Amino acid sequence: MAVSPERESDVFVAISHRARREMLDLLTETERSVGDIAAHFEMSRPAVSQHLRILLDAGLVGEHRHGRERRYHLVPERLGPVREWMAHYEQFWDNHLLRLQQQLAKGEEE
Amino acid sequence: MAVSPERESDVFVAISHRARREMLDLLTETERSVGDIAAHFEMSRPAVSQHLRILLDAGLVGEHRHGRERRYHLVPERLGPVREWMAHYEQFWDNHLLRLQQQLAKGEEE
DNA sequence: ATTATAGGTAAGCAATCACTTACCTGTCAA
DNA sequence: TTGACAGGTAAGTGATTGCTTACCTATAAT
Repeated sequence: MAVSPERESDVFVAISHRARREMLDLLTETERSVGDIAAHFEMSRPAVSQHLRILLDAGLVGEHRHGRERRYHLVPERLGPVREWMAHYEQFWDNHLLRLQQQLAKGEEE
Repeated sequence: MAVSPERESDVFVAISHRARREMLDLLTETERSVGDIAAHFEMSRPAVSQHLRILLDAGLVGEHRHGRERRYHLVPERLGPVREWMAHYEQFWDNHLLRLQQQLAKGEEE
């Protein structure tokens, strides 16, 4: 296996905090400096740094320095474990796309 | 709005613990008694009860009594907030189903 | 060189978590 | 009626969270 199950859990913990989800949401648009991100929250800048650290440890964001700034960017692939887990529950939605997928799969079998 | 944003967050917290995700997974098959659920875990039965309480408070499971048993069952709709949040990230997967959906949407527009 | 800016790290603290053991209530069985 | 069993609740505890203020380093601007 490529990724330890231990590590995957961290992703669920990382997204369990509203502020961290909002940080990820901000990064869907573009990469951002810490100051830019912090401006969207009430909490102190160190608190933002600490949240970013958790996202970084979970692999959900990456960082690169730009002068004296650090720009954070989204690493969406790391949401894979969440996506995979949620996929088990697709059966419970009346999802016309799922049915389409199943038909396609059947089509490929035959 | 039907559900307070406060409450939605609880769902993310509820699924942040591996054991609780596994409990939900068990309930995708069928409803189960606490003893049945507890048998799948190393932890004490009270610990299992406490996890079930968290899932119950989050609305992710429901309970009904059956003699001296309590059967827990999945309430998959409560995963909606997770599903909706994840939907923002669909754009980042090379998802042929998504493209299909977009084409369908386009088709409906015209 | 000096000063301002970006942002990480340390230490401290109250609140919450995850677990345990002990105990209690309600139901079924003899 | 007397156990046995299902399972929730209480209390206690160590670990972890989430935040703060204070401090430090590195880059940029004057």
